[in-house]
Amino acid sequence: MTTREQKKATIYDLSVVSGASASTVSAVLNGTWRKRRISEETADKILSLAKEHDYKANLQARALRSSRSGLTGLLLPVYDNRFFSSMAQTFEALASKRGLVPMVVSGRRDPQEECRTVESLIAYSIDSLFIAGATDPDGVHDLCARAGLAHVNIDLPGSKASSVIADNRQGAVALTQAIIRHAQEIGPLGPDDVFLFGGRDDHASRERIAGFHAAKAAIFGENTFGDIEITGYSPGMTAAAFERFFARHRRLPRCFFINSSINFEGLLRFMAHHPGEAFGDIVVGCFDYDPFASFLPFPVYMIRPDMPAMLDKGFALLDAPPATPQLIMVEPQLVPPRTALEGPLDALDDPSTLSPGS
Amino acid sequence: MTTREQKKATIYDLSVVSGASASTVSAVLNGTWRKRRISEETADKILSLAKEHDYKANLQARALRSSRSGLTGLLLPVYDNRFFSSMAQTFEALASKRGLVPMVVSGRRDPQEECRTVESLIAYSIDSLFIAGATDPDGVHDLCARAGLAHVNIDLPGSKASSVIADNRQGAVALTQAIIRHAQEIGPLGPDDVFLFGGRDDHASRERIAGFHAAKAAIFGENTFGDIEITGYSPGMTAAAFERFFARHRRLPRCFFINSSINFEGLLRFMAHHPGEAFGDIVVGCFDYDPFASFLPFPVYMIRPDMPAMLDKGFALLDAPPATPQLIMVEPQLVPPRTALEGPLDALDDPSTLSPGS
DNA sequence: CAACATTGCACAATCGATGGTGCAATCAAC
DNA sequence: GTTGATTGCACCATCGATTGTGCAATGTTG
Repeated sequence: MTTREQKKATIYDLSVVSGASASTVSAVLNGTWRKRRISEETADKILSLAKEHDYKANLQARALRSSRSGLTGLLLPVYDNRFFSSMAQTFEALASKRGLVPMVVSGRRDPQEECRTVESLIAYSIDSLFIAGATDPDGVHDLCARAGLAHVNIDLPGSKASSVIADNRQGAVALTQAIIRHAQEIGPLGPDDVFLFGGRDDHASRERIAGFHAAKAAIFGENTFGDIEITGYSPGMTAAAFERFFARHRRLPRCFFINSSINFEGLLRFMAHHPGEAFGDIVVGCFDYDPFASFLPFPVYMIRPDMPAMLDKGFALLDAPPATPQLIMVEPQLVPPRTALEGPLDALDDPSTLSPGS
Repeated sequence: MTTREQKKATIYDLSVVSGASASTVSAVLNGTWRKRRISEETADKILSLAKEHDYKANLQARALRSSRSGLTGLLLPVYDNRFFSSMAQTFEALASKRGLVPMVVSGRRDPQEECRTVESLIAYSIDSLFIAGATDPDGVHDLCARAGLAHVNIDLPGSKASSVIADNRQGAVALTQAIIRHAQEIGPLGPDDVFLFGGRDDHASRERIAGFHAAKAAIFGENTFGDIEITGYSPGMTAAAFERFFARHRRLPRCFFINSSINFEGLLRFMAHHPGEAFGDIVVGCFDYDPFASFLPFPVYMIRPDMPAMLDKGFALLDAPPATPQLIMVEPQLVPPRTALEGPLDALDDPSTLSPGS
């Protein structure tokens, strides 16, 4: 293994060995050589020399000169969650299909962090940005606008840029209906048995809450109040909310809607602190998808957004920017209990499967 | 909102408005101005002008000139999994604490994809690379070595570069002991009741299998064979393995070890296809951590690696590269059933919690 | 006040690519 | 054989920063 840790070859190196000028080498290597009327012979020679010297373009230099970096960013609140990690996975696949290199970053649900993070992406001259679940989409928008950076909101809409979101209200209606019907089959159910936990003061939560209330009203024939508990996207705060409920009623609600899998983790923590209790009679809806949650010892209905469709529409918006900001809704999917859906990982064959183990 | 979409300010713009030269502006803005004997007065003026004009350095240009990009990469096999997404989350936090911008990418367990992906990182002149769960760590190492790129392996060791890994063998022993003891409390158990599913022909799997066999031998006093089923890291293949087992024995093993949460998803799929069956008497160990898995209707023991410790040691190795490749082991944690651990998200306060809902 | 040291900054090359422009050599046409 | 078109490429400025070097102005010393 001759570890020739030579400094990386540049077009100037190739220009020397090929006898052509640097601009000719550049044109050949970036594919514009026909337009520049470089002879096929010269091109072939340079290409083979490039292969021989393991030439790789310095993309920083290219980006600096051409002001197109080939980078596309995705701003997430957090990675550590099935919803966003699946978004990252799908984003990466779609980006590389388009010849772009993805930069995924997280803003940790902190408006200042979000802006700092986006600024660093801008400093690296990314070409486009997907904004997912930002606490302050319009603040991020302003940064992008100032930098002339194309961007779309994903999953959480902003008022100033185009957005692709799941149809939260319709999904919430479907989810609420599903859990109420399931609970009604177990036994009689009143509106006071149906609650919602989680969420914050953002568009998605508001829509879901509206859908939740609409579905309840349609089934029970009356509007209900005091049946939601806002906890933010925090497992700890959600667990505390369940503790409070439990302290007051000595049980959990028969039937409840949880705003996201992060909040769902709060339910799990609550349960971990009540090892003796049985929670076999509850019916839960979760506006999010985690395959493990589907197999818990009580029925869990979930909503899974159609991530490939959402991101595809996002890329389409960037390709052909509409004159005015568009709001595109994508139908999410209702996942009944005990269902293990396929995910982005299933696109990957694992070839090692064929090799013998130890 | 005066959307002044002016082209971004450069040191030349500031040089004009300040009356100083571009090199002076540069020195002031990158902090080397004392060394260059720029007067404090000049520095102050330039700094305030920079703020006024919202100057942000073009990091591509800086990287090109100084050949230090400020980027650090993390190569994952996949995002869509608690183990790796938690790694990404922690990595980002540690990187930004060090003033670096993280670039997280996935190689999808395909050696060619891995190399392509790493090549694109190299083309953007990243300063360092963390290689996690690469199918071919040494192939990636060669790419890095040729580019003179500092790198460490995380979680899966390579022979040619330093590695920080979980102590797989010790963890597997602890996990195997835990599930066998639990199953023994339910009823008498023989070595033929204890199986292992998942994994592939990599270092981690081999170590885990060795630990599994060692623990079994220690408890049952004999070596056992034919008790492992290699499935690769694929939910589908793992589900198929359970189907085969079930077809032969009309039940699942009383007690089994699953190599990762991805394989665990295979178990869930299997269960989804057997809705009538009860699997209440099984005891499962999973060499991975997913909070949801902990609350399934059968006991699940899990192993969680100490991600912050592992990544910290990784950064330390990059800061002070040892003369010869080191292998550093970090003890993982055994997580009993029905335990909801805190994760990286708990470091985030969710301030919106205080705001009223809709 | 001459000689020298120090202060404060400007100049210009450079990183590795891109792309507009210009020019010699070849070719075709009359 | 002159003119004009075409081919094939080289030259050079440029993107926005960093950094080694040089030099005038000021300060210090005797």
